Amino acid sequence: MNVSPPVNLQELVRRANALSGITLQQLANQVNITVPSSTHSAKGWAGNLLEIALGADAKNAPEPDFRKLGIELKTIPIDKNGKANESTYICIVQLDPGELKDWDTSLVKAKLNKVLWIPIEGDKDIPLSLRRIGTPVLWKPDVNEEKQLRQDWQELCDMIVMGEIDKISSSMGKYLQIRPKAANAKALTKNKNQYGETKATLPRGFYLRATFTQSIIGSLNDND
DNA sequence: GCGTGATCATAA
DNA sequence: TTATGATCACGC
Repeated sequence: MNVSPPVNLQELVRRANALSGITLQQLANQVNITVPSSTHSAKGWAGNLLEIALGADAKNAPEPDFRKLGIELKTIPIDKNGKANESTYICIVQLDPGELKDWDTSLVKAKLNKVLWIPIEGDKDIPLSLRRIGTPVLWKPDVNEEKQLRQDWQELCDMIVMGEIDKISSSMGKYLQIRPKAANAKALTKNKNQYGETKATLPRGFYLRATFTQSIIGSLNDND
């Protein structure tokens, strides 16, 4: 089955709302895909499934999933209280000072300009096939959120430009953090500093902290 | 190896 | 229990 990209925002939201409440098995049936027995060796499976079902067209390009609409799709695992289980990967950390100059042209801002969050039950005691898709949340950073994101981004990028990437810790940044993003800890990529010197380092990615994404999607149930 | 989709596993 | 650091799968 091949789902065409939604023609506009309304269409996308309508499609996403139509999935609210159904299980991953039901959605997989709709697009003729087999549900893996667990996420252990299929970590991005649910995210890919939603991309296919909603007609995302950016594939693995470093752009928002719905190119024409400028909207990024993110699934987010939540526990039984509606709380975010995990941090959220945003994009690769570029390691050339030329690409780290300006927040307004950054990959992070492009990806987070507008995000359609789709919560999915993520408790490990629920079989993958029975996990339900939640109510989508269309989000755009407000003035204060963007200010903090920009500040985190600037602080981290400044360090990279200064050639201090190896001093960056995941504990840095209020909303944004930088963590490894690679096949394994031995993977290497090139990092250029402000003087044009190049050295090999572990590839990393930008992530949103779970505490921040939690504030975006809100809590379905504060009891328990 | 790069960049997408993320979650796993264990130290603290 | 939680967050950091590590890892899995895929297309190209």
